[in-house]
Amino acid sequence: MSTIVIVEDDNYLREELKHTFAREGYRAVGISSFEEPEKEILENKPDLIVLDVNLPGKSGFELCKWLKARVAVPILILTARETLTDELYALGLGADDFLTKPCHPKRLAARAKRLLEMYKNVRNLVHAGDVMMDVDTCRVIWGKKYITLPETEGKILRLLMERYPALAGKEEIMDALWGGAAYVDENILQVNMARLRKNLDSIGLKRMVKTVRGSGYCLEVTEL
Amino acid sequence: MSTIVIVEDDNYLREELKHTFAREGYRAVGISSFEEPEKEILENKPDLIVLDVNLPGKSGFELCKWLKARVAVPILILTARETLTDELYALGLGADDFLTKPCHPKRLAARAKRLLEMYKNVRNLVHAGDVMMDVDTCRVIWGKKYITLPETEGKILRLLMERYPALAGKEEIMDALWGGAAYVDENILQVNMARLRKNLDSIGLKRMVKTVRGSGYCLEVTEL
DNA sequence: AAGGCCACTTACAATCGCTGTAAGGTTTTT
DNA sequence: AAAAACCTTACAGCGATTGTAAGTGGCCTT
Repeated sequence: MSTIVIVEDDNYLREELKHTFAREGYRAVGISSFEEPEKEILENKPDLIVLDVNLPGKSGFELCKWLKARVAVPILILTARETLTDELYALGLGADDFLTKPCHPKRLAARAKRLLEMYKNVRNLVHAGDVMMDVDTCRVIWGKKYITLPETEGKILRLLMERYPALAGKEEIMDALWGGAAYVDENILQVNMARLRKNLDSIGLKRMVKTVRGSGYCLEVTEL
Repeated sequence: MSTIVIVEDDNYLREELKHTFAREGYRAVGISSFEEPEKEILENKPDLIVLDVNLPGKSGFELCKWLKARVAVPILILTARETLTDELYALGLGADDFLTKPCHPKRLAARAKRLLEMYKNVRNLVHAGDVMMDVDTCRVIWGKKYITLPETEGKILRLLMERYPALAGKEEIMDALWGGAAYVDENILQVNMARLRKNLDSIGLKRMVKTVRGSGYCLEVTEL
């Protein structure tokens, strides 16, 4: 069952939206806190986010931009102001659809359904800056170049990307990949790091994996 | 450069649309024959299709359905009739957006751009009925199950899917895979067919590849 | 400046999946 | 029943992947 997260400060409208989506068979979750909505949104593992523009704290536009930079989830913007500039702005930020209130529930539901269907076929991507990786296939894409990594290296890079721009500890990686350092050679990480670096080099991503002496590794992506 | 194919019978509007998109840096192609537009549309390798509803021959709706069943290209429906039923119907058929004429060029361009961006991250899929295959990775998806095929089998299945529901000739497959039967063992096809069948079996797709004695193979998908 | 720690590099071998070949069996057609 | 078409199984070569091993180089502390 798909989860739809609704970010709307008007209580009445929020409940109505929840009902609309619940009736269509979705798990509809409303966001209640608007101080730091990002966290609550992501915790609910949304398959679709319905976003109001006028919010108490951060605007819907800002939220949209922030979310799109991190997760590959469709975002539907819902607003009371029907202006072309707003729509162009929203679409430019990466919003997937832009509807104006009042919106017929059936239209809303149909648009939402369409987005969910589309995103089912979207690659499961993680990214750090402009570098993306398809989690399922370990294909790293950077501009027009790409390379498919072996599974082990893919797992490592995924971890690094998920932590980006922070670092991933050695322990953490060892745990995630080999269940701790108990039964494998201790330099296994270094070897695989070298392999990963070599592969990234081959598509021009030199110096992307940085060593943090004594603790672990992190990514450093030069923005285009 | 992305190609946008415009299917619109009104000459004046078609040229205008072509201009709009050309100005944005796309290759804009107009369709002129409406007897069998499918062929002309596909020949142009569209990255996006803009579809009018009222056409001389087949309706835009029919075209949309037909196209969506074959290729993974975004379709934007453009119509003069602004009715909710039409919109719901179009979205239900798999249309990705639905705009009404007259439509501001900037809005149209922004929506088109969004769709193109979205579909960049969409897996390159071919399908036969409910069975899909990611062309890049040879991953076959059926409902919740999937399997990744080896390259050779993937190529064969792709060919079969592209021909579906028609058949693919033995010669044709031999040519596509091994450049004819000259330098390979003659039963190579049979062996790989067996392997393919076995792999498809493993996710429940039994009896999907049918032998057509004397000519080739074809797919037979039991619709869900 | 020297020793020790940490990280890197290179080489190697085991394993596994993919692929084409070969040989023999089964089904269908005439 | 014989021939043609198709299927099945086994096998071996090849390449990619992965962990191990051993040696090298750089950085930090004393």
